[in-house]
Amino acid sequence: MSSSVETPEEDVSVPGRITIRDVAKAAGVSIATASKALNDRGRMTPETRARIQTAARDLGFTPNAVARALVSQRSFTIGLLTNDTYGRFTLPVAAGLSAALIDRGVSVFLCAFQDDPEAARVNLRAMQDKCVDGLIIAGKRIDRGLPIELPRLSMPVVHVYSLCGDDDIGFMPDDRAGAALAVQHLIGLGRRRIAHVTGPLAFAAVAQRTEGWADALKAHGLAPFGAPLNGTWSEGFGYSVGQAWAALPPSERPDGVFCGNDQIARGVIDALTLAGLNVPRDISVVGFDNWSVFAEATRPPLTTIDMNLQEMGRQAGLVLLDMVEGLPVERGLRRLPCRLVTRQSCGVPPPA
Amino acid sequence: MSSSVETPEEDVSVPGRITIRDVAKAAGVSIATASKALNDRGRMTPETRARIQTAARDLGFTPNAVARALVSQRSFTIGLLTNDTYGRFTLPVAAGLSAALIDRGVSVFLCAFQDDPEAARVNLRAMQDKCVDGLIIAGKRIDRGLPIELPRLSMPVVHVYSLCGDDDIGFMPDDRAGAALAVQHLIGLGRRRIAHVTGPLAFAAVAQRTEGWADALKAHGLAPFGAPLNGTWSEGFGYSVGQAWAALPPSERPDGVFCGNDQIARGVIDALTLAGLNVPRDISVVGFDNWSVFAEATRPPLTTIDMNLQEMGRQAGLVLLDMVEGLPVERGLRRLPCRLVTRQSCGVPPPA
DNA sequence: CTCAACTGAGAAAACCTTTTCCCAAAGGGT
DNA sequence: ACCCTTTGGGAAAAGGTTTTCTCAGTTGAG
Repeated sequence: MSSSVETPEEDVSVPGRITIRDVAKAAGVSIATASKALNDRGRMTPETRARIQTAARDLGFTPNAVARALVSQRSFTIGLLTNDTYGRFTLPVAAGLSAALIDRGVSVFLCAFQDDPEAARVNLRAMQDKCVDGLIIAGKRIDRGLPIELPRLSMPVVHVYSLCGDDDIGFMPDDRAGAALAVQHLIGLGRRRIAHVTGPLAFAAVAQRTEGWADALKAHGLAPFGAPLNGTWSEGFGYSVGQAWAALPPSERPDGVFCGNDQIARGVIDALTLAGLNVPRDISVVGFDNWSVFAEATRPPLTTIDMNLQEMGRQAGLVLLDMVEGLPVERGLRRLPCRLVTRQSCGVPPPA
Repeated sequence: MSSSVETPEEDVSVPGRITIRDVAKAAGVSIATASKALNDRGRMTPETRARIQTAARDLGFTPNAVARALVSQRSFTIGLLTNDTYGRFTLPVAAGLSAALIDRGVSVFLCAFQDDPEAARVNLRAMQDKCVDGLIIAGKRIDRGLPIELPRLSMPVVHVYSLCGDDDIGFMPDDRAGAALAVQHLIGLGRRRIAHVTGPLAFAAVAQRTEGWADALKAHGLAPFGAPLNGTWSEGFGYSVGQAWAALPPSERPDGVFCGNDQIARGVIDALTLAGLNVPRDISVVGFDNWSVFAEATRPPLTTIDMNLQEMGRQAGLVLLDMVEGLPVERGLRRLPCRLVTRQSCGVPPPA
């Protein structure tokens, strides 16, 4: 035993972190055996294993994730890269993701950046340097990618609510079916003159939701009430549409509206209400997003479509994990179903 | 040269990551020298240093952050632990934090959990295992801590928008001064009968904002217009207050209102507007939070107080970094000034 | 010319864990 | 009794970087 290195008998002085060395010494075994015992690997008598595990527990040993990452080439960390600084889409996704992965010992690195490509590059680089095992790319619209090139990115990637090529793996809400759900609800309540007020044509989501609106009407033999009205995704736009309707004679107004998002829906309702009309008596309104801070605060509270973003995050996390572990994963886009959340902006829900 | 280990002359086969070994070999120096050259440490001829740096650039070398963390005992990662899953407070803070730290090579681990202490424990443990250099504890109210014990936490901690003991280091907005700013603005516009509608008494922020309201009135020799009205932090509460006011004769109504948050302000404005009153002509309204999705969508757009949460995140990050680097840091709470954002809910701003 | 001081650069330990051998002892069959 | 197999456990390398020594060579002064 050389005196320079091997005199750790009495090193009570340094209260630093407890390592597997300490566990091994306490249990009277070698480091290798300790490692195997703690990871349920290798062969040894049950007694030895138990002794080591007890020692680890008594000492409060937790393996150093950094050292483990260095040797295993896995950091048990995944990155979530997004340009949705507002968090409207990303936060629910992140919540589902974290919840799904934390049990498996995987943490999530969230990087939100403004749409500056340079910031994107820096953050992506940081993640690569830190050896994240995989990447979730999350956006705020389904027809745009992030301003980064992932050319020869050596790690698996899953796209969520963001553009996704045919060879990629991605998750999106089934906007079309979700929209149809909303319109079916209106029809089920007896509405027949169903309009559609939504966002800019440039958004793919707009086209898909409009298709869903048309689908549901057609399935029930109804004609669209006018052409879809496209504007901005804002309360202001909904408000102006509501004002215009309020100025018309009742026979020229819709009796049901499917709005492309909750903000537009709220604008419509506010304008109608201010003009003396009653929602839902005169017109039923359905939104899209189920952004609770809007949907619940609207008077009356908004019936709307929920995209199940949290579930989307959960599934994306599980698929990414499979990829990290080398399991085969089918490429392509997965569309997750949406869900109708009934509040009071449409009237009484139909009897079950 | 033993043949088993040292035959990396022709290892073009494995396209794996470029390490400092490769750089050293390319530059014809030892690993140690390469490391020193790349970190601007040690002594060597400028030519050697330049040669190594050029080689590193040509090869596209980036140091492996995991290996570096293992040896330096610093991960260049800080954790942001929060129970604000909605992100109203945490996202701006995180944005400021990230922006401030990314230049210094430090990334941010965001962990948001519901108020379940078990989840908190698991996430905290994960951060410890991953050797984050420091922790930001962010909450959603200033008078509550997170449901975790940080007893002998071996890393530095900074609290942001969350309870902070005398020996801790924390950041909060100066609610009192911010509230006074709002009321001064109303007074400057000629308002004299200034009411206050705000959240539940149980929140410390409510008391502080109420004090600011009283401060500013007193400084101008004005009496409070009635007692502060306490309710929930919701549009619904503001709406009911607005309805009540609208039913009163003008002489018994306030001519200016300072609201405890933007949602209450919006509720007040909506109710007044629906009752046929005009904001700001009949009553000026100021909010608090500058939650843009509310403030901008209100009709008229809301003049409100911004807590500068992003700046708070920035400063918290810089202080935490100082602590990580062992610099002396003054303990205690720092209150950051708020800022008035003028929109159209108060009328014309006073001439400068 | 000698010695000290300095200079540039490399060898090796250290960070902590996992994993691949390898070895000694014990057990079993003939 | 001998050999082979199994068993339990350990030694050592590997992962990529930083850092501390150490050392050979060079320079300058006396």
